[in-house]
Amino acid sequence: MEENLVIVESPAKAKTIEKFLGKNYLVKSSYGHIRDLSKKNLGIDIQNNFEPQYEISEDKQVVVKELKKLSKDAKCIWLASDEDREGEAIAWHLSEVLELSKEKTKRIVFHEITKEAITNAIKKPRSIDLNLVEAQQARRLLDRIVGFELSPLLWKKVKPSLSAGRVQSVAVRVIVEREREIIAFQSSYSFKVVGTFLIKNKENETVELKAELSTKFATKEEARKFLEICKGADFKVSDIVKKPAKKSPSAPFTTSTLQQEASRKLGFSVSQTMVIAQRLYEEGKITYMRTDSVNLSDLALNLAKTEIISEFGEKYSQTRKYKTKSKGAQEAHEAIRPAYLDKKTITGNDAEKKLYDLIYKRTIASQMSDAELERTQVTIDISNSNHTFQASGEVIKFDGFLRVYSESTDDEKEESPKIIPPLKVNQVLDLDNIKATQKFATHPPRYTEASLVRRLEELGIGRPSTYAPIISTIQQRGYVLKDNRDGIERSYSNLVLKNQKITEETKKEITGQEKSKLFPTDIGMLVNDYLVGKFQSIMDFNFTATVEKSFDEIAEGKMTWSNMLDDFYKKFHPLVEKFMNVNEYADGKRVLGKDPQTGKTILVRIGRFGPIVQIGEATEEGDEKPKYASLRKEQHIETITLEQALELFKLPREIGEYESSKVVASIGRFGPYLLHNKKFYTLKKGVDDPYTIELPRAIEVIDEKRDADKNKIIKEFSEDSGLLILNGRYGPYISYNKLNYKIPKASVPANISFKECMEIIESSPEKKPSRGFSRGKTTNSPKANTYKAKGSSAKPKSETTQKTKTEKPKTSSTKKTSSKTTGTKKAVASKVKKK
DNA sequence: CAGTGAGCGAGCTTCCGCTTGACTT
Repeated sequence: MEENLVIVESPAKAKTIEKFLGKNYLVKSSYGHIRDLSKKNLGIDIQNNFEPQYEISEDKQVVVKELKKLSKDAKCIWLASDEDREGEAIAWHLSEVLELSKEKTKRIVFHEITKEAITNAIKKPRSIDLNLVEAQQARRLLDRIVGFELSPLLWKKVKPSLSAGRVQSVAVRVIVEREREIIAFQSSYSFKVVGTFLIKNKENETVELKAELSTKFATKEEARKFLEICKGADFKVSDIVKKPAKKSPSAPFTTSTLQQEASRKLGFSVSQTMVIAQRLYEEGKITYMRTDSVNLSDLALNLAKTEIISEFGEKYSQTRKYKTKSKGAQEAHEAIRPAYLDKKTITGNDAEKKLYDLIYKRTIASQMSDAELERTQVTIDISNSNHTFQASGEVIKFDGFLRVYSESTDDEKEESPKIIPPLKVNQVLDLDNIKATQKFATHPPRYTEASLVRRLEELGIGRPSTYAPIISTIQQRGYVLKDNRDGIERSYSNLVLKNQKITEETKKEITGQEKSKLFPTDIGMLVNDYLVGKFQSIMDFNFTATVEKSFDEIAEGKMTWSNMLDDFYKKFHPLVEKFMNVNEYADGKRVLGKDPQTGKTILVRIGRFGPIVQIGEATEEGDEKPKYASLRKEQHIETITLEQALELFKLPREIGEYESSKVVASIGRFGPYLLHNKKFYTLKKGVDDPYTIELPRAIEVIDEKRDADKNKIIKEFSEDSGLLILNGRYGPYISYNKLNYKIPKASVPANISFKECMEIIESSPEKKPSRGFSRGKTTNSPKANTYKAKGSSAKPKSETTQKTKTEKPKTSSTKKTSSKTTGTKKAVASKVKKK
């Protein structure tokens, strides 16, 4: 039995601290919060002064039980959770749940995991700060009230299973508003003029000097006029200005800056970065990865200094302390840095090495000297014009931190600074050519995951531990889609003056290309507009900042938590009640115009399965049912035109009969197809067009596919038509009722018997049936429970009450996973038995 | 892997912040 029990939040932290503290201390972890509001209902007794109903979470039962037992035996319990609102609350919940007496409980905090920091903390214990705990509670309850009152409103007025919340709804708003800016953006252009001059350098070689004209021209005519003037002109250097400049390194990484840089430099998604960083942390290679602090421990500062001096010399070292500037930072940890600064590289997979390298360089660079530069600005006069050319260049005099690391920017087309060849004032320059290029203004950029994180951090919304989950939530709800766009070709013109002759050329460029950008969906825009219109204060970008001020006052003892909540609730709840009872549904309906053929109204709206156009309304005169058509993937309620809508009704198109069944052409989720006798035949892009294809060609397509399918089947079974051995993209496989199974390497595909197939199916790992129907991508969900498809796909519960002997390779100890997934497995197994 | 736009209508969905596994291809 140990005398001292120390409880921290993370098991990896526990391991390190235990080493520092020695034998008399047992260090355990709570794995974050151990209690939360009841999930079944609101979890708050509003009438009873907002009394919270806390429950020990299902997955924390085991930990709590263990901690309870250990704390009974220990003489002293040290609660060492983080020194911030959440950490204080964790400590308090622990003391409540473990029924710790005041006498044997001590609260300690440290901001860095070093031996010194921890032994110092042990010397200065305090008691739990109840004000801070109440501030956390207010935060928790407010979030619950907002989330659990707004979401049901959306279920009723928009669509089931939607969600809203203080953080996620504002995140969606950021993206929706950017999209609207882009939609409203009017592309304009101007002509940028660049002169190329030929200059002899010291070695007497001819080098080019490019200089840009100080003005841009609005029209081609103006640009041409200018070039005409230049025809006989002289070009003379009128001014050379040299200025020293400095560049300083960026601060060490926080969660958000790490996510941004890993995205720009390594192309990692936000969640990828976090998964890799977690692994590095668990292996003791970096410090904690969820932090908003830029602070480095003295130990780290000293190590960095030693390392820099031995590697680059004294001149390169400059010890710096950084201050956090982001809103609402709580600074419970250090910045993200290598645990051991003398380790330049690590073992691990490629991604781990790359991320570590990034962290290592950023940390080291942050402790290095400024880079010293010399910027040169050259002005070139034109003999018969008042315009001037400007050339600027940059020379690095001393590289300083740039030797190790330079931060990337989101701006893709940044030109690297040029070196200016030696020039003298009044020197006359030899003109090679002048080029006037048509440049189009670009719309504001769409957000990437990482730039959204940066924006949220600026707004003080969300915390390091939630940035990645926020991004996956708004995608899972279907508010936002991470997507690529091909871009379209656009032509632009160039005027070139060379050898006293002006020529015009038309060139092509691809514009509007997007990769892994966040696009709002129709439902995202709809929900956003609904909430912005009705709950302005919560949807305000400053809402979080405002309530944070109140939480701070609660933490300082200047405000009572329940009063704060009461004030909020009194204003908020009646609004929810009002809109709940008003008979109005939000379907984003927009009238496009009249159908030229029937004169009926054409409108777009959100339907059960996504956005649709329809001709006629149920309420309109006439007895016919409205005609419907789904919008295509890249069309939106907000932007579709009447012409585009009419186009949609041309499909599905009946093109004739074959083998006494109808042949129909249309476009589905995966592009154009033919439907014949309940079978689908894909129409290849660029080969066949569903709008124009005729019967003879359609028959060809069908026959071709049949031929291919014949070769696909290796073996059929008379015992069960649902069972097939097929030849697929990756070689032969077994298909049984639409689920696929691997064939063991030893067997010959054509010789496998029915019995053997069934054995393979039964012994293979569980399958999730692929689901259909939703128009968006099937979510790439990190959480398993998002796979509960509604309505369609597998129906595990209803038909699988009978028990079957399904051997699982591992005896699963965790209840949760088995109950969740065995349903589908049993469904397969029970069907086997019936036969 | 793909069409639908209704239907009886029970019972379900949901928040933000702390943490780590448990799965699968």
